Amino acid sequence: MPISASDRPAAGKRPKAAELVAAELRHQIVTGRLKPGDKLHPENALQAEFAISRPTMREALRILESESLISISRGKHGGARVTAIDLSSAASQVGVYLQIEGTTLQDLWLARTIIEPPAAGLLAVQRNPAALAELEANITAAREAAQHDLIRYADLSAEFSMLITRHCGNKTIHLFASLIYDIIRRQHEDVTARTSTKASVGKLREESLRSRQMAVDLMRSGNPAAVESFWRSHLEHMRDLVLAAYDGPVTIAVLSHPAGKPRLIGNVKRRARPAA
Amino acid sequence: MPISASDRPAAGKRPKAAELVAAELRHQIVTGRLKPGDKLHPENALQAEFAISRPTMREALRILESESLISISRGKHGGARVTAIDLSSAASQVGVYLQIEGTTLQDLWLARTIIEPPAAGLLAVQRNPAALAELEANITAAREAAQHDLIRYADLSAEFSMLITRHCGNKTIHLFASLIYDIIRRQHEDVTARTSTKASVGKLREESLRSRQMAVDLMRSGNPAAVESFWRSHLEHMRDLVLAAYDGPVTIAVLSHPAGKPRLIGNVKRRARPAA
DNA sequence: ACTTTTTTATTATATAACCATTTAATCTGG
DNA sequence: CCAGATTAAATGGTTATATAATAAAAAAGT
Repeated sequence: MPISASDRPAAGKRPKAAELVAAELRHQIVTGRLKPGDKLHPENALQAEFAISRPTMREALRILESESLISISRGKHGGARVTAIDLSSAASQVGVYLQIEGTTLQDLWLARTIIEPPAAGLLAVQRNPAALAELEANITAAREAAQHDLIRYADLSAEFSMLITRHCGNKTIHLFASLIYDIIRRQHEDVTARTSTKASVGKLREESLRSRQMAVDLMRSGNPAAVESFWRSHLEHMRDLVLAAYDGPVTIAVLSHPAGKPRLIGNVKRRARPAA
Repeated sequence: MPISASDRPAAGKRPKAAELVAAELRHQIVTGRLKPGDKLHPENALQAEFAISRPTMREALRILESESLISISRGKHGGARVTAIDLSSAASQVGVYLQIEGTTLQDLWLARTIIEPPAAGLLAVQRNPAALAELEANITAAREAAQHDLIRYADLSAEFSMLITRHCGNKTIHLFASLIYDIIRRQHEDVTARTSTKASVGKLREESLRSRQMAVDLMRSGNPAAVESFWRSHLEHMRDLVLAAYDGPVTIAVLSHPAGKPRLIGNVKRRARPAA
């Protein structure tokens, strides 16, 4: 029972001023009253609006900034701006949770093989021409990139999976797939800096490209079950290849180095006061 | 392409002192150097350690608090403590993202019917006696609660699904299922305050209890495919019943009321400065 | 002896005033 | 007409000080 999510509201809880302000602004953002690109009032104006002091206001802004709902810039026309929606914050939170729980890379890949195939199946149900065209465009681009730009090839390969879940018609599934992929990607670029595992990867790329084309063909033919099971096999195959590069279970480590371990953050040189 | 998660590190970026401190402490927490229950040093000690000022230190603490990694209490032996792991923060971030994207309740339920059945299937693969016993204990408790405590019955019903994903052996899947359920629950208690939809819910409860028992029996018999498809039917049935209570698509609204809309947070009564 | 109340040290919360830094617009000189 | 210095507006950060809350310890009452 203790694992349960965000238990009851915890009833009597001292709401802190900064959190209240952050909640209010967050509400205005998520309900659309503040749209991406909008500039918030400058700090002193916000202070006045909420009748709080500057440090408190800055705590509130820092919270929203850490949620990547706003981004703050300095300078004459600086200030807090509502950022375009992105899931980096959600990915961080999920990553932290999974890391504390000791989740392994294997675990993530298994989840991926569970989630992605049904999404592929949904594409076969809809048979949205635009989506299928986009998938095929990705394949041809990847086929070309495989000849001369392997980084771009890798990016396009990742993009292919994201295209599947993005067009499957379910936002939640797409979000989850994105989260999984985001964490897997960070993990890989942390451990092996995108080094092609071995030789004979050329054959592997060809095989992978053929599988993608096959999947699109099956989608076009409108057989969800076939698409789903085919794509599951493909993912399981890829998973085994990737995981074979590691010895045993690998627990993920999303937050490897805060910033090169600078023990002291502030400059200890107290301001020298240059003595006018 | 613009949907992609947390793009490249954004290269040249001014790290703020508060964020650096928060990152450092967060790192110590997720890597286990600080365990749940541990007390952080008092504010002034932390200031000294990181060589920053009080407001900046407080900004950092506020960030970590908003991520529910620490909880701060006042009083003689108060201070910042590392909190037990919980996913409320991840749920909030995911909820905010989905709300901004205009996700509907239907979307969430569909995702649930995609994710949960494979988890049930995994239970049939493992046939872990302890897990199955826990599921049956939940059923008998729910059967009893159905007679005299409907709130407890509802909680146990929710718990049953969480037990499935918790014991399926995949932490990621369990997390996602928990997130979905957390948002669905918040949404329901926001719209209909857990009012039993109609009459004849007694029959519905019986039917639901039978389905759960049936699922456990299938798990015990060790037929993953059967469990998976049976549980999918059950969930789709439940989904249709629940969604029938709404007219059309319902976009979720996780952050309905920040705190009763108190426009001004601070007391405007500037301290009267009693004039020594 | 044990419970209840009061005190008190410790800690967080919040405000005010201040200086430093960054950035873009504007003014100036060639 | 353009390049560089100036300036204005904004955030980043510090110090100092005052207030509120709370848990533990001490004191009082039964």
